[in-house]
Amino acid sequence: MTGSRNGVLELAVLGSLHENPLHGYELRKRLNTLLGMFRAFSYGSLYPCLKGLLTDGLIVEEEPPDDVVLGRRSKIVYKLTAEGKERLQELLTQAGPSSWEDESFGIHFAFFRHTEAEVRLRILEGRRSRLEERMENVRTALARTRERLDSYTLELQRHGLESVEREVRWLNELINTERAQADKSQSERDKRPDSDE
Amino acid sequence: MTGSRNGVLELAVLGSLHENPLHGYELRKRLNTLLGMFRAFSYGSLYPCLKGLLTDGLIVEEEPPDDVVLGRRSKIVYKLTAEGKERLQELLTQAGPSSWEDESFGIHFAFFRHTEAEVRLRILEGRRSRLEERMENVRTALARTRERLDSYTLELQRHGLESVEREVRWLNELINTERAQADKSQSERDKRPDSDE
DNA sequence: GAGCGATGTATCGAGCTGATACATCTGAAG
DNA sequence: CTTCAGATGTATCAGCTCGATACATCGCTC
Repeated sequence: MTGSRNGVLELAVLGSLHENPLHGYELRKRLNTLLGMFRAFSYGSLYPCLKGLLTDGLIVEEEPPDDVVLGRRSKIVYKLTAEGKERLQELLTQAGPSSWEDESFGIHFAFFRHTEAEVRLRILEGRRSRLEERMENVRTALARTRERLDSYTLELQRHGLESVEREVRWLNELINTERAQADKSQSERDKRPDSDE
Repeated sequence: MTGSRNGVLELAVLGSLHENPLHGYELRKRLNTLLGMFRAFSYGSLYPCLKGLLTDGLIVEEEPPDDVVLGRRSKIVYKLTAEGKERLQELLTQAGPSSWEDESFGIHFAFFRHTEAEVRLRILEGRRSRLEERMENVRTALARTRERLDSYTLELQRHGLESVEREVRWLNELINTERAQADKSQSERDKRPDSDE
């Protein structure tokens, strides 16, 4: 482990490259599409990250097919190595503050398809507590504030709180769905312990 | 103008100090309460900003009342100078990208009480176009994506888009309210051009 | 055959975050 | 009365990220 990279970015890159090899420009567009309204990565962080992953042997430059060998070297396509896949699995297994903070939750969620059900649940619940904790802080800070706030400030607070409450409800739905699925597949296993399909 | 400070932070600090003098710690808490769920400033940006404002003469350290003179020097209370107030007015008059981006919109909104009606409208409309533009980008990027996305990614997109749509509706309401008030006070002025009460 | 916008790699200065250090004040527990 | 914990308070730093910028190539049109 040479470089101590940004975690979030590392997951984003490894996760994207796992689906199929990409070059920098493409990678950036894809990530920013994937994350939609949540986040945008810049080259200033992407390229250093790729460089670090290269030196750590988690990714390699892909050889172009033989017939294009003629000195052309414009795109640099990266793909995962075995170590890279291992590292990705490791990252996908972690559920901790670094997976439910604002900047990172979106990435982790976007790769839920590759994440174990139990880890998914812990991340969703962690995110929910994080938001609830934040609301609690705001509410008590607000209550301690002596001076009345003007109507614009109040409206801003109200809107902010409402947005977060909505996200919590969204998380609740997701958590319920996850639990239902877990129960279902559990009882499937109970009913017919060794048949599949 | 010695330092080219961060604009947003500058507005935040000058605006807060305009309401009443504060010291660093208090200033930070107040700002983070004010902005609720939107933003949090750190000391690493606050103190350098205060330093810059000091050297530019926009704020000064307030003298403690005489009876506490005895060498005690723990708190450093800052207050606006005349130049600082002028600069604040200037910042409050500007409506531009720097007032409707994610990081800055909240601050500008929080000080709308001190902002002219016309500027308020332009900022709200600018914010709205910004969000609509972003949604447009995401939608076309999504349409261009060949490969179908898995259900988690889709759900993330859906949630993100919905959140932004909600914010646009919120902005619409605010804009309507502002317009109605502007019309009302306009017709007041028309009806009785020189009476006040 | 030249002009142009999209594609593509890469770097840099400015500025922010999160951590950390350190001092003081207050109140509660022993 | 002392001591200890936690809030208050000022301040800095390494590491990282953003936004701008530079520069080259590709494919397209006029």
